Amino acid sequence: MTTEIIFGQVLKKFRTLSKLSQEKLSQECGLDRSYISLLERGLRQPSLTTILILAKVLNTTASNMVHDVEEIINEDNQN
Amino acid sequence: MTTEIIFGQVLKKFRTLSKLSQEKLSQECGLDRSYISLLERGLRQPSLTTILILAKVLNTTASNMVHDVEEIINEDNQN
DNA sequence: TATATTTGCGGACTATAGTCTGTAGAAGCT
DNA sequence: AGCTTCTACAGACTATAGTCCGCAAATATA
Repeated sequence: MTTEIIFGQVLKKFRTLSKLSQEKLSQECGLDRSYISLLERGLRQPSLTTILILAKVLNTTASNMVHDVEEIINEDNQN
Repeated sequence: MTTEIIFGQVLKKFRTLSKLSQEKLSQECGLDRSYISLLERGLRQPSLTTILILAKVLNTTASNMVHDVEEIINEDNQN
């Protein structure tokens, strides 16, 4: 499990929780829709500012999203 | 205050707290020394995996570092 | 079943993350 | 003062973040 894949999972979780489509999300955060798709599929990893922007639109914090990522990494390291 | 500048401050804080030189830090996390310098001076922003790598060497978590960044952003938005 | 919405995915592109190498100057130590 | 360690900074480079089109297929909704 790469961090790209894990972040993709976390992003998708928060987005569906916010009941936003990839397109709506991309519009509200000023990022490209195809890039949101790449992120969710684990084909790109975000920069810090991208995480901050996404978190704001998704009604959470960047540190919270990163914390979720780290939890999955730690779970993964058990096995 | 850009997020680059703010992250630079946070990185330098954790590095000096760990009593590591930029060179030692760069060696231990497999990043280039000149890049650490760029980060601390706010001339680059890190990707997610770079934050995770730095955090591990600096005996903290990525979410903790990002949390510090967000605190400074919020303080800054008061003014 | 039709159709509207959503997402995957392609290629080609620009901006920037991150490397590599070297030099000059700052700061600490004797 | 001299020596050592550390950091700023420059230039040139490679890898990848992020954009901008478009189209086909999946999924939801009427």
